[in-house]
Amino acid sequence: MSDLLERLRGRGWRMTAQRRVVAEVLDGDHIHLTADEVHARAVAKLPEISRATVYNTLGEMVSLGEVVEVSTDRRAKRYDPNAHRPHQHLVCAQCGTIRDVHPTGNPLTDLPDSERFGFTISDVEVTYRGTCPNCASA
Amino acid sequence: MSDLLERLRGRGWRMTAQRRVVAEVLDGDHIHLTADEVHARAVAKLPEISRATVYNTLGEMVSLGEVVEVSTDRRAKRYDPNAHRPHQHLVCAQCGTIRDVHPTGNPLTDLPDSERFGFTISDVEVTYRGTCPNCASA
DNA sequence: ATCCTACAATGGACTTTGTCTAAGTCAAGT
DNA sequence: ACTTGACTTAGACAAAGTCCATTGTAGGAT
Ligand SMILES: [Mn+2]
Ligand SMILES: [Mn+2]
Ligand SMILES: [Zn+2]
Ligand SMILES: [Zn+2]
Repeated sequence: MSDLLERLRGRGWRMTAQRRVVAEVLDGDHIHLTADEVHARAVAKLPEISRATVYNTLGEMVSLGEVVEVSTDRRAKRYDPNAHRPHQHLVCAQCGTIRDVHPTGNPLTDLPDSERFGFTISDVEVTYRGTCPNCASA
Repeated sequence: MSDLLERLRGRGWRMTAQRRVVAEVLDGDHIHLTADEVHARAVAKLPEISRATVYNTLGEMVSLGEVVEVSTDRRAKRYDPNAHRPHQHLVCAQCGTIRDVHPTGNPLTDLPDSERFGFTISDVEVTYRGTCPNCASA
C-alpha cells in the first residue's frame, strides 16, 4: 500500500479509482515522472482514466503539499512524491536520470546582503548537473 | 553599440539586420527576456522580423556561449546576455522580477561524495525565490 | 559594379505541454 | 435506495517551441 495514498486518505479526500492509481504510480524513491508519464502508467492499470484527471489529481496533490513539482529540464514539469523531506536534485545531462540529493549546509548563507537587492528570500532551489555512471561508461 | 554584438562580429558571424536587432534588444544588465518578448521588441525596430528567426538567432547565440538560457519559472525560457560571468538568479515570486546574484563559495562542496551516486558533476544552478522590495511594500 | 551561392529569413504547419468547459458519473452520507 | 455535490471525461483551446520548403541576401569572387 502506498504511503502517499495513506496520507491522502487521512485528509478526507474522496477516494476514487483514478486517484488511487495516480497515487500508486507515484510510489517509490527517486520518482520524478512527467504528467504524461504518470498518465501512461495509470492507463495500464485503469484504461479509461483521462489525461485531464491526471493533471487535476497531480495538481491537488501539489496543493495539499504531498507532491512537489520539479523542473529540472525545460520540458515538462515532473512530480515528486518525496515531499516530506526537503531535498535537491542531481540530473544526468545525457539520459535525464534524476536522483534526490541532500547537500550539507544552507545555501542561503552563501548569498551576502549586498546581493539580495532588498528581497525577502524564502526558498532556494539547487540543481546539480553532470554525467551518471551509466552514461560515463558507455 | 552592443557589447554582445561586438563579440559576435568577431566570430565571423554573417551580420544581418535581424541578428543586429536581436543583439541590440539583449543589451543591458539583469536582462532575462523570453523569446516572444525579444521578438516583440525586435519588431519595434524591424517590423518584418519573424518569430522563427528570433528563435534561430537566440539558439545560435546560446550555442556560441554568448547568451545563456535561464528557466526560473516553468513557463518560457529566458535569454541572458550576461554569459561572460557565471552567476545565479534571485526571483520575485509575485512579479517575476529577476536579478543576477553572485553567491560566495562553491555550492559543489556542499554535496558530499555519498550523495553523488557516482556522477561526474559539471555544473550547479541555484535559484533564490522571495519577495522583492516593490511587492513587499504594496 | 555585378554575379554567385551558401547561408539566413520567412510563414505556416506541426508538436508538446498544459488548461478549460460542458456534460455525464459516482462516492458517500442519509 | 436516493440525493447531491464532487469527480471524471473528451475534446476544444492556448502557449511555447520546432521544422521545413521557399524566398531573400551578405559578402566573396570576377
Ligand atoms: Mn526529488
Ligand atoms: Mn542572469
Ligand atoms: Zn545518464
Ligand atoms: Zn516583485
